[in-house]
Amino acid sequence: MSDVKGSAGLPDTLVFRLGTLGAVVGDRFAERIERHDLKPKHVGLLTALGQGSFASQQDLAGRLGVAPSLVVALADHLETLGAVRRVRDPQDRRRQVLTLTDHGQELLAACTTEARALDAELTAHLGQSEREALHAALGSLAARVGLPAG
Amino acid sequence: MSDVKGSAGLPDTLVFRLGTLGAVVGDRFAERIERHDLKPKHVGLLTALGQGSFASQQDLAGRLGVAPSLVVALADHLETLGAVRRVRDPQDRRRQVLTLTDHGQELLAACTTEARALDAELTAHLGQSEREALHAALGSLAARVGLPAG
DNA sequence: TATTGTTATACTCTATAACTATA
DNA sequence: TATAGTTATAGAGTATAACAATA
Repeated sequence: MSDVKGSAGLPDTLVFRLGTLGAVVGDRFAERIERHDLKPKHVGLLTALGQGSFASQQDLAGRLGVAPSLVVALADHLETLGAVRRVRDPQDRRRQVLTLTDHGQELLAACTTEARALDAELTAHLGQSEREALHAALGSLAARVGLPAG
Repeated sequence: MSDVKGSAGLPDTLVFRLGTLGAVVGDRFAERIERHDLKPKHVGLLTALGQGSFASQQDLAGRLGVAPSLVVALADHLETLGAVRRVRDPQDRRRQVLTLTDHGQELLAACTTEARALDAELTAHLGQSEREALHAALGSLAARVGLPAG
């Protein structure tokens, strides 16, 4: 409408929409998990651990796409909360294997509940078929950019 | 599949997908506009100006959802590049009105081209109807969280 | 006195690089 | 010598608060 050039302007692109929505939705999610003393990156780490175990923290860093030193900081915090445990790999005592504790699983479940509630808020105005199409399309995009499958 | 609890795990939620996709896609976009010496926030400012003018930098800060001091920093950089001009409002000499220069319009157009190219890459595996459904759904979500319409 | 833009300051996040322990 | 984890350091990004000019 406001574009005189006859084709989609920047705000109509997927890139712009995903970027802005990601930021806004991420902030809202951050607010909701604040009471658990968690930030989105912590939840990302918990999620990865919930999907399977990793040989080392460096493995995990690769999966999360962050520097190994950041995994240390995240794991430190999660360990303080009692959400993860570090156990030395007896095969190679340089390695620390991270595992979710029961409390960690509870936290992960609580964050999942928050995310679902936010999902419901965001899509309350959409019909069931639209919701499903959106879900499928985003899953497909995520796979395309190499993000771990849900 | 990997979820034993019988309902969608965190990685399957919209919130998680939008957050991770937003980050990844944002990074890719950032790489592409780096050669113009721009970052996503600069493009957000240019985009806002491209959609209409704002009474003051504080207006702009509200629209972008950032602190006024950040608008100063962004505008400083854009002014150095010759993309925007600051002109004092003669009605109220405290106000600086930002306007896009011709070069600013060119930069905005170049960034739009980059975004469209990225869009095409991301959705190359989707059919036309899927692409349209995705576009519509994201636009609808954006409106729902109060983001400026495209 | 209130408001706009700016500057100064500080804090958060994250990466790079140096260091320690183990291999 | 090479690798995993950690610690130390530094840089980017952004917000808060003080300041100057104008109303």
